[in-house]
Amino acid sequence: MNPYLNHAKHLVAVDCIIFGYDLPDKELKLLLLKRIFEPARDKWSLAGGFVQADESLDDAACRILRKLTGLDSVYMKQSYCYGDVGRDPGDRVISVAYYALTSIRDIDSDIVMRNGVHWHSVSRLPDLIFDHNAMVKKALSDLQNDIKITPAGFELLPEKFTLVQLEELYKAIYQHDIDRRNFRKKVVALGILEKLEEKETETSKRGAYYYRYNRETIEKLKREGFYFDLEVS
Amino acid sequence: MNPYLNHAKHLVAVDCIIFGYDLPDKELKLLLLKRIFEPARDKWSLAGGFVQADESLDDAACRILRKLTGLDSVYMKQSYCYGDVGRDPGDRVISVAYYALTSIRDIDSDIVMRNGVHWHSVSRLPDLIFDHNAMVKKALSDLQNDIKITPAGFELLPEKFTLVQLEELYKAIYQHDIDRRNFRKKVVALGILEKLEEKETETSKRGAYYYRYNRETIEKLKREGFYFDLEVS
DNA sequence: CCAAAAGTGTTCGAATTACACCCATGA
DNA sequence: TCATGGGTGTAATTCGAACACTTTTGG
Repeated sequence: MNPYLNHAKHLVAVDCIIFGYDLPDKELKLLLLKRIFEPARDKWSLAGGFVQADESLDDAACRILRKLTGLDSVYMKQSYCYGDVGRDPGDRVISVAYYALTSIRDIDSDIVMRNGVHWHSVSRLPDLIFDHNAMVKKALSDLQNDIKITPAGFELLPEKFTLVQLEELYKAIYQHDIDRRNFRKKVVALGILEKLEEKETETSKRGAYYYRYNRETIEKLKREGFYFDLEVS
Repeated sequence: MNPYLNHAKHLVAVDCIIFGYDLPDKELKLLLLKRIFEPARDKWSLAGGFVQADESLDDAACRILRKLTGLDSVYMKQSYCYGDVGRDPGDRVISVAYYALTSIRDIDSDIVMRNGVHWHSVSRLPDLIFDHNAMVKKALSDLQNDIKITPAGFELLPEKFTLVQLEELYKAIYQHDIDRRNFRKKVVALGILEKLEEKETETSKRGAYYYRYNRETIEKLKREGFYFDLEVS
């Protein structure tokens, strides 16, 4: 007898918590879309989709993200698997949550329009369907922890950024103020930032130096067991 | 049209990484069982089972643990969801890994016998089926992180334990030595331990005081936003 | 010259580390 | 009395937190 027979099979979905950082607004945002079918039609929802037969969970997450944003190769990470029986009133669905980090301006605005999606500030989220609010809460907490020990936060910024922008990003993610001087000391001490000649002069007369971070250096350090530490108060 | 139709359904399993602490041996152990069906018959495997139609993931994990150990209400935590297409050669199975913490002597040895299970030292594990070695590795890493910020480690000890035993436990989990004096200072400073009159006199002539920890105190502190910190070097 | 944002150092206290000797007891 | 394991304290250092003024420049 085949031990794989006679067991229930389940719909398995992937839901993506897509974080984007709005540089001008200095706000961490979330890409949401209006659900176009019942149950809960017209309520806000995370981007989700069902896992296909020949597709890994990671692949499914990438596919869903690509379909909605046009983006490939963004930072993605599995957050948690949600499997309560009644969590989706439409049917029993087990859902694996992934979170993605992207800079908002990376997203093709045509695609954004066409899918009826919208960026919402994480600090003023609407009610989402099912357990999606809990998913966001957990993913944000994961993100807050991840950026302490990996350079994931940088994924939310464009290639070139100023230290002020980096600081504002961390404030937006932690949702509290941080000390500018201590933050700069710590982030510079990491040794992964490269100061450019160029300045950003839109937001101030004086201008702020652009920095970029070197992915190769980071990869090298990670291979050497480098422990990134950017805990902030 | 029903949006839930026409999607692939999947076998979903739960695999339990059951950690136990062997007090006399001072070793962190893992409950493994010999697989009794193909594929990979007779290879060592984690305790697993399929999620039923009317059962949450957490419930499935509890059921599997109970069946194998007779234990209810042990510390369990979801670790990660594994969903690569070819991970189980028998069929496409998506597997949610949970880890459990228990003191070895809590387990009904009849049940252990009957199920042909065996405790293995985590530092000398055999080859496991499929991706189970990776699951263990990830779960151990999760555990190492968890015991820094929650009192989960205590779940691996009996009700009464000595500070020496607690220290040996942490050594076994981190798989490196720690400084006895610094560890004791830190763990006592947490204020969650109660020193008993009684001494443990089996292993030394002098005897070591038993301690126990007060679950109620911990619950209260957790509600107050208490941050347990037992990072050790 | 002034408003607005960028940039910079120091001091203090707390926490972590490193480290070695005395104690109690049963055999 | 001695071998065995239990128990303790201190000094040095590092790390994190708090805190305010100077610089630049365009308008």
